[in-house]
Amino acid sequence: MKTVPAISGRRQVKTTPRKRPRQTRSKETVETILAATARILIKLGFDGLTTNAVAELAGVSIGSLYQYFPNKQALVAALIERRIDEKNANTHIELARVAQQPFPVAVRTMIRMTIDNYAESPELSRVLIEQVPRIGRMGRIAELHQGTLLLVAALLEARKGELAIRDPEMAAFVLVASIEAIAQRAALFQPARLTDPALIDEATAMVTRYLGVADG
Amino acid sequence: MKTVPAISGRRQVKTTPRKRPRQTRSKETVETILAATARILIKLGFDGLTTNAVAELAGVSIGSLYQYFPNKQALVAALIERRIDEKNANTHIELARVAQQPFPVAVRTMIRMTIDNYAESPELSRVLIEQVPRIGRMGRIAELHQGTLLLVAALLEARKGELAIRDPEMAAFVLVASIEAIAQRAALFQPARLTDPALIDEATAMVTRYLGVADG
Amino acid sequence: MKTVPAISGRRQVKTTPRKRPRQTRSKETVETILAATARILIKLGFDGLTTNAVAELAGVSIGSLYQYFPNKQALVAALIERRIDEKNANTHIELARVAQQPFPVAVRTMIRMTIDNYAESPELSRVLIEQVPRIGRMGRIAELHQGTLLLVAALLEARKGELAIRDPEMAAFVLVASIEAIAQRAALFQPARLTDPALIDEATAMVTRYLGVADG
Amino acid sequence: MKTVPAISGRRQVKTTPRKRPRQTRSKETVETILAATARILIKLGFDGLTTNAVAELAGVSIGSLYQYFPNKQALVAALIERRIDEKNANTHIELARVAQQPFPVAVRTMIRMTIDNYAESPELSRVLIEQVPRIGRMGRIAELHQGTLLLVAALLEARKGELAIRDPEMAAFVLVASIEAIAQRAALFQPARLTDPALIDEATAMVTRYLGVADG
DNA sequence: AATGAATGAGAATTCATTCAT
DNA sequence: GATGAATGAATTCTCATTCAT
Repeated sequence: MKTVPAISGRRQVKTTPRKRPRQTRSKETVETILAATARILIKLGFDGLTTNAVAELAGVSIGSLYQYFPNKQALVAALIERRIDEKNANTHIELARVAQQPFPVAVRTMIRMTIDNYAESPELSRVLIEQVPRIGRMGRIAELHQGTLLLVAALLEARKGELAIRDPEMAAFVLVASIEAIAQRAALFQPARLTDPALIDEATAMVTRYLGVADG
Repeated sequence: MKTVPAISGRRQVKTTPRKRPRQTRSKETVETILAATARILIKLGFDGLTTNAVAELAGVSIGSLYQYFPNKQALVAALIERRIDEKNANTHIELARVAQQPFPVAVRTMIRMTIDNYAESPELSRVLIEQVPRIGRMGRIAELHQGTLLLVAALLEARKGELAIRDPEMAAFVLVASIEAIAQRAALFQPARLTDPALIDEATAMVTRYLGVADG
Repeated sequence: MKTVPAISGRRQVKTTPRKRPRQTRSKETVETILAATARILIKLGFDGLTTNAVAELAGVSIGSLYQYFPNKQALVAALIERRIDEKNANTHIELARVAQQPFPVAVRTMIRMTIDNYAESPELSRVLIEQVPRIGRMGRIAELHQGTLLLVAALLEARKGELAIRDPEMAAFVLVASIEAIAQRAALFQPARLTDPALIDEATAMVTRYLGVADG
Repeated sequence: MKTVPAISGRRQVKTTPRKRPRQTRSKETVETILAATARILIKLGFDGLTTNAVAELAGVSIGSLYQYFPNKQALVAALIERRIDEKNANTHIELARVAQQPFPVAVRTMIRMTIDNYAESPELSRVLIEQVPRIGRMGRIAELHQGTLLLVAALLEARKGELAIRDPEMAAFVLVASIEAIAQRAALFQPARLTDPALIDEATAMVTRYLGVADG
């Protein structure tokens, strides 16, 4: 078997937006560009995403696109950032809202929210998830994950007395991973399940039994 | 706000290997090429993966590479196929092996196996997973998923009497998704957890309590 | 060996300023723009010189820049014209001043002046010299050269009796080229020499011996 | 007067050739590409020099061009390097050859050689000289200059007894600069002079009188 | 079978310049 | 007059793939 010499590291690209659009006109331009990016990403994937195609679909000159986005990856990065921020905000708000509710209700609410996050635009979700590593946004995802983890762990810790678990942090990891995955896999493989209430029931059952707070 | 017109569909590419290598030398060449592909994929991602780079790293002429692989995607496809087949085989073997064991033991075994699948070469796992949709192998993954699902559902169905669940198929979905995700997220975000027995304990606890077969 | 077919000629561009700035404010704007042009030219060369960069560095909108300069080359042309006019004026004035002086003194004075021309801002000198052909100002330089040549030739002709030369015009060519080059090469390769009086001594020695008017 | 903030440094570009052409075919390709580069450079200048134009004129695909030259500047750099090496070699050989000859003869020979260097292809000479700073080859020119300087200084030092000069190094500087400039300016402004023996006579007169070794 | 020179479609990106506000 | 958003022609350069040797 022939051997294989060493190779150098992975290039990453600056993806910070070029200038904040000030006037209404430019804000519209940016929105249109991102909308076109999303549409092409869904239909053709990252390989089919060309800046020229985006500009054309957006009805904007290629120059205008580059006025606001320094390169192709910045387009996708912007979409990802938005999505991350949205999910993050949703999670924080919802967690705060259910903090005092009875566990079965709280769990069901969080699961429903997670599923809804994917149900809204599963296509875009999927595509953006795929692009995350390539755009160098794994770090942001990890942060998001870690943030959620801490919140959930704190919540479990606070009401540990009611629960059957020993290590809230480990439990939080297991729970967050499971719930996210159930929503994600449904979106990926069986979109029909996303609207089936039985899925929520079943996931809730798993979590509540695990925590020792099941209804029945 | 400007509107956005329609666009056409996604191209896919034939990725079946060109010829089966019969001689030892050819097999070696193919192996070297795939090894180089894996290394570049890990270090540089799909964007850094160029057929010329693969050929050079493999110490093979570009012409030879094309003798065995009709195009770039075929390289990645080959790696993915291998990985899928491996995982598939592992899962089937292990499931058969634990079919008669007490549930707590069976569950723990399957979880350990899943985690081990990722622990072995998490880098390559991750990269290949990322490439799946692009290479048009989502179908294969879905098949794999579906196959596992059926097996697990059948197993749950067969021993339904011992279990606290109603719908074995839905339960299988929830379980498979959760266990896979726990392993995958650990590999992605907290590799240290992959070797922490407590993770297996906790995941096992969740599953057994859910199924109503917990030890304690 | 493959052969090589014919190609068409070089484009040139109008570089006459758009309007004479009359008000003080406009004059200031023009000055600021030219100062920015010079700075960028020095730091980044002509390739780094973009009209947008000039405008930004000058703190002026790109639109305003185009109010005063019809295109990019006009910016550089303006700097070159200024520099040429300055050098031209200096040379004429100084030549008139030394016309009646003893040759050794006159020669030394002209050499010093030439060197001083470069010592003042060698960086800008160099960059502008480089740009001359591109901006289509070789003609102006040739004129300048020719003008100086004629003046010097006339001066040599007028006092031919004191001199060891036959052909004043040819001598003028040789002298002007040499003196300019000594200053220019010092600026380019050995800036320290620009302030070394020994350089002036040596150059003066060469010229006066050549002319047969050396002191010693 | 508005003030002007700081800006960052000058980018330079790697210009080392990509791969040595091994086969005869590729050597021919490289030669054809460089010939085309020279022709376009002469006719259109660096701004008119596009890689596509070069490839087309050379009758070679753009891809082939990039196989051997990593970028546009590398094309020019290659031409410059060749020219520098040529001049350098000529100078060394000729200086060695005249080292023992009587000064008037030696001086005349060196001046003729210098002029011939430019007379051969004055157009290309001029264009390449212009491109030197942009291509980042000033360093190489300075080296060349310095090398010649040392050789000439050594020669003057060795035969100092015959000469009217005190500081051989300073004299060398003055001489090298003057002779180069006479040839260069003739090429630039008065190409007709390049073939006029009187120019060589006059330059020789200047140098020999300066050194105190004039014939008459 | 192997080689590697050659190909060229196609993509990203820049920047001089215009013009609506 | 000034502003700066928008334009788009023009260029550089890559890389999958072919094919003569």
